Amino acid sequence: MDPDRAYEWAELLKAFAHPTRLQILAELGKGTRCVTDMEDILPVTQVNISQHLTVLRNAKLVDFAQDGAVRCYYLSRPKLVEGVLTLLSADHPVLRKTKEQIDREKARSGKERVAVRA
Amino acid sequence: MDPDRAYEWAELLKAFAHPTRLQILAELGKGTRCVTDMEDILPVTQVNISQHLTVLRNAKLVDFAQDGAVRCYYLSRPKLVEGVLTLLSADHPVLRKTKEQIDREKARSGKERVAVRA
DNA sequence: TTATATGATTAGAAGATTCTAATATAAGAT
DNA sequence: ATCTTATATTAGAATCTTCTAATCATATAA
Repeated sequence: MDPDRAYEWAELLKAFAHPTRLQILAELGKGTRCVTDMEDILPVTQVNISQHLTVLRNAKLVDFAQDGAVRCYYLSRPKLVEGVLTLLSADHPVLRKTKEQIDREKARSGKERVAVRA
Repeated sequence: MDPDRAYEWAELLKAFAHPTRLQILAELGKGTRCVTDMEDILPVTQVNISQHLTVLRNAKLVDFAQDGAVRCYYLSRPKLVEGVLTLLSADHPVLRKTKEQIDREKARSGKERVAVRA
């Protein structure tokens, strides 16, 4: 993976990587919400929600449309956000491999390579 | 989203959210690697690689099998890791909505709800 | 058993993130 | 005009993360 892409992706993932921000994203997955809607749901201050929304906005994960004094926030990349949340909610059993399994895997991929050549 | 889950997922995403760790994960996606293999690829010190591997290990994203003095690292949740990398590499155009679009969306979902009741 | 290779740990400085308190801004209501 | 409602900004303390330097541990080779 090239380092620029790694850096860029890490920045994006950092925006996801906070409990409050994940909850905001999940809520916006259900539909447009304004800041006071989120205040009703999340146990954090208005100021803090605004700050997290700024982080999400900088990451281009959310944006808003102004409606009078109210800002209607929405997901600007819903497929990305929903994809991440779906992946996280799936069950991913933790594998364990022995040295022997790894050796066998290497042997197998070696054979395949030979087979392709032959 | 319940707060415990949000916290847990945020912890997991933090493990992903570093350029060097993403590069390690991408490399392990290609197959088992030991620490010196990674030293050859990444422009960081052995110590730093070990530290990042510890973070990844604590997040249960990688594990290793010992082979003499060498540790063969592998992805312990390859579907999860590859899923995240695949999502990130896909193109996700950034949407923009006007207040009017949002109003129309709300009207539509309202109608749907009424239709179900009728 | 001494040397070499592989990899981990620890301490601490530097930097980034997060939260709170105070304040600001802008729209709509009175 | 003033008040209220909705939301953002700023400053700074507290905390967390990351990197470097030094050191340790273990396995194998000489």
